Amino acid sequence: MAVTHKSQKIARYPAPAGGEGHAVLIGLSAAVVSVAEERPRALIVHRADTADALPFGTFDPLSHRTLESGLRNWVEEQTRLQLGYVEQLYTFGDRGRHLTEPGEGPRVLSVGYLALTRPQEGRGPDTQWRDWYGYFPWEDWREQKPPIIEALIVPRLNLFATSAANAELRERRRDRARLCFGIGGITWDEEKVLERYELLYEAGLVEEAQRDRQSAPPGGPVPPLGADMVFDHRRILATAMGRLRAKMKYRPVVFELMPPEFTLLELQRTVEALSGIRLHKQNFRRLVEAQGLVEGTGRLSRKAGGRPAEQFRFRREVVRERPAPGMRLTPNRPSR
Amino acid sequence: MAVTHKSQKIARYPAPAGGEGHAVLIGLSAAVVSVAEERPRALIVHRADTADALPFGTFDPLSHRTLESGLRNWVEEQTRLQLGYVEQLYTFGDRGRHLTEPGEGPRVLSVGYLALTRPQEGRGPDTQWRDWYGYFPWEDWREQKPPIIEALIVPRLNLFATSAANAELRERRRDRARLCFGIGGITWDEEKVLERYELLYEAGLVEEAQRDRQSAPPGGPVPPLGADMVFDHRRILATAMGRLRAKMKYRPVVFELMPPEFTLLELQRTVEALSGIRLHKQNFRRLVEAQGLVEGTGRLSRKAGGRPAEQFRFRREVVRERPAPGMRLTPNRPSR
DNA sequence: ATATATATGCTCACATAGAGCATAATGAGA
DNA sequence: TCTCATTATGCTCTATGTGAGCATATATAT
Repeated sequence: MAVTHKSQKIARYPAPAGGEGHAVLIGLSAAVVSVAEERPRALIVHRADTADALPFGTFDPLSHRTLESGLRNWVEEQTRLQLGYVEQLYTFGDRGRHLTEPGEGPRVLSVGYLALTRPQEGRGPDTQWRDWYGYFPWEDWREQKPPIIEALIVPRLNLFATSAANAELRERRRDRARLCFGIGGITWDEEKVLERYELLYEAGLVEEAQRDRQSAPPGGPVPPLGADMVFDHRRILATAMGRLRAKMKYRPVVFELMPPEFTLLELQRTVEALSGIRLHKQNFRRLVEAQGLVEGTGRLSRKAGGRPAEQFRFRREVVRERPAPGMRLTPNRPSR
Repeated sequence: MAVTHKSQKIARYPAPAGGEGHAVLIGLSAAVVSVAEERPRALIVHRADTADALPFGTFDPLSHRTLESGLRNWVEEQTRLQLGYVEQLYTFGDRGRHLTEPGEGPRVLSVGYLALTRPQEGRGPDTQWRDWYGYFPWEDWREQKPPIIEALIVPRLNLFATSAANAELRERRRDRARLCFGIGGITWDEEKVLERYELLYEAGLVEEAQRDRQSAPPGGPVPPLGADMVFDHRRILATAMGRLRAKMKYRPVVFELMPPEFTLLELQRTVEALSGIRLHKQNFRRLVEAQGLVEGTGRLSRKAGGRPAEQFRFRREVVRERPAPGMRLTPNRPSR
């Protein structure tokens, strides 16, 4: 039976002004994340003489049916790792923003992805798991407020604000610094990973900025502020961290990183590792159990000293019962 | 002063296997949204004989410095409209997913954007504001549950589930239908706009699916389920709606759509129009005021009959005070 | 036995959310 | 002028959720 179309004439994509499209390469990069030993790790491809890289490749319009399948191909080839959960993050395309050398090679767009996997799975040559806080040392507030913030970041951001051309811009920069780094009464928002990285980039405080602009920030060169990465990979990793930290709160994505059975403390440590903040133990378990995210297995774990903990498993059914199951994070701020 | 780089050797983007990249066009499309007379509207470009389109164009690597500036150029040229708030949504690239005819023309990636603007601003030729519920009639729950859901969508989704090849797939399809359309005790989640559209697409119930697959859905051809659009534009609009409905709750984006002064009821009507659900009036104002999102101007409005309402304005400072100001929506379900 | 861990149960104060009643201030007719 | 209908706004009451911390239980290591 024939189907009638309201529009018989199918619209065509117009070619851009300058003819049939100057060459554009599409980069596909993945922040592949895992948590082991209470550290969130990203899968890093390291080759001699270059900075660290995320697994990446270019989109091939002939062999890749979708962007995501292209990405999976590249990552699996480079890392010998089967990806489970994969989510598109953002497409970056700014000229001169650590993609290629100015005036060299074709224009590159970069599509960033987040992938989650359980620890200990196989790895390819040149790949290794690296603690993501090595790239973002200001993001880990579990033990204490990272000293680098007061010691280096805040004064440099002040210089950056002061160096602004006019009063309005100066104010805006101050505001951004306050909001991003929780200065002056503002509470730390662990989700703003990308905003913080972008601010540091604009202030010229991360190495990539100097690579792109060839000029030193106000106040002169800085000691390295976290390890840098090739291209825009640190930007993509920042996007991934922010997205994951936010998403954990309303979707049960953490369980992609957990083994089939785990104790509630192990779960909590994983969440803490990712979010970079400490949580209140009793309230955490109350929350997780009340939301129906987990169910006890009856079995006990005695990996840690002390009273053995019950083991739990993820209740896949939640997804079918409640529209947005996740875990709200409740930071632990003791009165003293 | 020279800056030392850890990596002197800059990594290069590898060309894809098949040589220096087969032609890929980058489409840039924007869902430009506005609210007038309690209806959310998208800016539509309509040309004779084709279905409706969003303003769009292709990315030009030579003249466009960023993806967003390319988008702004195209939209402003086509609609004579200055865009304010613009946000990238998603990059689609599935082969055969209403981008080009199979086997024809270059491969197209499509980057979708959301833009917000106040009503009544100038328009170009062939463009007009259209109620977005014309494309998604099942999304407007303000007056009542849209009858089309029970009358058409639910039975057809049942057929779609039944026609599955095996029991597991059947169950998954049923679950998706239940979650998406709030069947059987599950409450309607107004944010799942894209999920619903994708389900209808997979079930073959929206026109685009037939365009792409050239086959009728289980149960035979369907009467039109909302107006269709060219390419993947309805998919982009669905993404925009979902994103906006979600974002309203934690960022003060609604104010991009409001005039400088407004009454609280006008604000509420705008939020309701976008979210497609009715809110509890007293609680809405309590929330908005408690969050410090608005401040009274002292002036009164008597546009509506009844007691005159105070006019309010958006307090831009909130953004600087609280990390994530927004509006939680409190649906109104009276007991009787 | 004692110290030290961790697990788990429970409480209490306080904030927020959902519902609805009551009152205030208008303009439009009767 | 009085009575409605209509919108605005104030306030209450209850249920639920959240932040913090005390208390107890059950391990292992001396």
